[in-house]
Amino acid sequence: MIKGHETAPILRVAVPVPLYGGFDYLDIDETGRTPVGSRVLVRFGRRRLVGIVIEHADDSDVPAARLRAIEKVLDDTPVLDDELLGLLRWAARYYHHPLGEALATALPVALRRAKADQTPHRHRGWQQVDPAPADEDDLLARAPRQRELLAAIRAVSHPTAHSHLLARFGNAQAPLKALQERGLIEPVELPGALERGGAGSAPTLGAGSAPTLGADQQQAVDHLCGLDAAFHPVLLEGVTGSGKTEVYFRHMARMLAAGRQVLFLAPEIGLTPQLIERLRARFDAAIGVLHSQRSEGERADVWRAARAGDADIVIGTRSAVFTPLPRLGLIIVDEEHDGSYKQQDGFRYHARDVALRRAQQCGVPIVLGSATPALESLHNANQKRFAHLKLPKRATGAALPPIRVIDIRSRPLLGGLSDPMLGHIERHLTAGNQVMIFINRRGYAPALSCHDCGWIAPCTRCDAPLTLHGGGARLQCHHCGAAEAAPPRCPSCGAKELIALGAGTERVAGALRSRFPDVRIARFDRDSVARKGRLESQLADVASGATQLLVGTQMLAKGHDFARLTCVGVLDVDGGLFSADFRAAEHMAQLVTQVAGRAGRADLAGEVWLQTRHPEHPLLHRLLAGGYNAFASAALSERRDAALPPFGHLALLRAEAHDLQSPQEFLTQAAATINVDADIACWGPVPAPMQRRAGRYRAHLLLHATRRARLHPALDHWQRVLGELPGARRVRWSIDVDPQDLL
DNA sequence: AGCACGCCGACT
DNA sequence: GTCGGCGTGCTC
Repeated sequence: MIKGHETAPILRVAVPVPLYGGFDYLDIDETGRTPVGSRVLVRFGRRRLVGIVIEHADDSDVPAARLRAIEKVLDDTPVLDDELLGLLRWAARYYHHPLGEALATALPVALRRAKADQTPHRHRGWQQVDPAPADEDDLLARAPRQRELLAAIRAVSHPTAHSHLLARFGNAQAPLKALQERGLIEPVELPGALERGGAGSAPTLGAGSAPTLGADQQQAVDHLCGLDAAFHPVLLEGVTGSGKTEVYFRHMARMLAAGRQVLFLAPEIGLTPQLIERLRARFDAAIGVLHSQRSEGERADVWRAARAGDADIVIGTRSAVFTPLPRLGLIIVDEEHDGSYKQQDGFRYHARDVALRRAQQCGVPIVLGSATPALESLHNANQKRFAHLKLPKRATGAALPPIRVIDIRSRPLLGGLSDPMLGHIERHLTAGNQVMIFINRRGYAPALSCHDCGWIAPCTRCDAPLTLHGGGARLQCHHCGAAEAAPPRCPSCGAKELIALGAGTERVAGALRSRFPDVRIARFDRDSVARKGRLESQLADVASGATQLLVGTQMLAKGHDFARLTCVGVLDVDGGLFSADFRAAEHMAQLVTQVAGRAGRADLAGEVWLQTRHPEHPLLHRLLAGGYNAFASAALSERRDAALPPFGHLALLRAEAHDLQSPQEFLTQAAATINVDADIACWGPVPAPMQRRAGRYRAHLLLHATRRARLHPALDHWQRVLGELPGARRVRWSIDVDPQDLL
């Protein structure tokens, strides 16, 4: 073939701006082409931005005179391989988000900056000194924390990462230094961000200390191990304590032995040190951990190690779904129903759904695990799109506790607690057992009100009351973060009697303290465990039995098993029954089922009590009578009747502005561009349930399609025209595909 | 989103 | 007379 004309070396580059489509640049590579997936530094208008090469082109629609050359290629090897770039292109299209921003979201923060430096960070670690000094016991007699740390360091034969110790023990700086000075441990430099699991014992993958399986577990493992290396989506529905993790581990061991990488996703709250510890203890493999407390340098190092194929297992939260894994063989999504898998701003992807797409694209099996699967996943299983494996029994043989209600209509509440609830608590405490009280509100009370005129302390920037904190001394907005001191008298009428309305964790804990003064009580919410290591030490006190009574928010619902916990109380289920959000009942049922899973053991029967003003509510009734499965089938038929997900398909167009009218005007214009028919409808525009938040007025337009195939063309159309609407400049707008909540 | 350009009000 | 408000246009 004869070259008819000179072909210009043109690169299509995605830059992190809210503009759809790529931008063309001239390549500066003399010898070949800068590979697709590379990071490049480009001039963009007057700015310099880090973009990603997404395509090679031979010519451009842009006049040659206006094309600029890229300034610099930032990496020797592309940061994104074809597989990951393909996944992100799909995700950007599916979620109707500009590709450049989607790519930037997927990259570790350190790689979003224009630094070519790729040398891995140095990682500090500790190892024990051999031989230990003879007077060790005397040295550490009065230093329990040092003993604890030393034991952890000695538990494994290889050095322990400093960051790992901090994540597990909180601020361990001082005791580590003391141990070093006493000649018991010494600092070492670790090669990378990966942790080596496997206690240094046999190199057999996954063989070490594997517990024997129950019949259901064995069946699930047999099914999973019988799958060939292809896309096989599996929903693993296992009640709390049924040993889901052991089933994952068996499947993982097989994949690791075959030389494949495993991606393990967990919600932030489920990615506990215990889980990571179990992984480390079990697998003699290189493990990359991506949790929120990791530094950006460490995250970038895990990313690079995964891309190089050095990491065998990558475990992380939502964004870990975008880790490059050239040998990917298996994806596990633990607690797949968890709402934290959906990103709630910017690039609003759902990590579970992206993971499904990724597994399909790579042709690998994927396991979605939960005790309370999302209705979407149950529907997929019912439709035979997913295999459905069940672990209906607890591994210990313990029965699931009965769940019963306390009708609190016309009953006085003491700090949110009814008399019967206090009676149950007392009964279990007296028996020497532990009790957990669950309330989905942090702070002292959700509002401060004037007893005389009814005034309620409002946030100045949001349409919401301020929450009382600090025993009633401070006011705080849970939506915008504003904080102030509680006023001494009513600003509206001057009356001195201001009263706290309702109860949060702080008030409940206080009421329990005065009722049970001799019982040790621990509070678990974002405020009380904010300090690093505090959560771990509080949990340790529960595990040792020192703490008998636990009060907390949903962070108590998952992951931790306490030997003597026999009674769980849920104080506010009604919020889930009457919310504007169509998923509220589903979340309530998941929460109740999850917390119920905390109670009782083989030898100690447990019970669960729910306070409600609506004991006859049909969905609550189904949940109590038939468990989560009965609830789910009732909820699914309600969804079918209302054509809501998974039977209908939704996208939300959000708009916000500093003034009241602009969002409404823009959304009205947007609605007018859709040709409504039997299969596709626009609902709204309507003001958001909380119209003003952080000083911005917000409104929504809901797009509803009976078939998925009709939703996306309509969104493609919106993507093209919305920016051109006259009202678009006056608002901040975004498209949310498969919105998690309509708030 | 940024960042510039451009045309109308209250200040040294 | 200038500093600065935010409307409008553009980014290969």
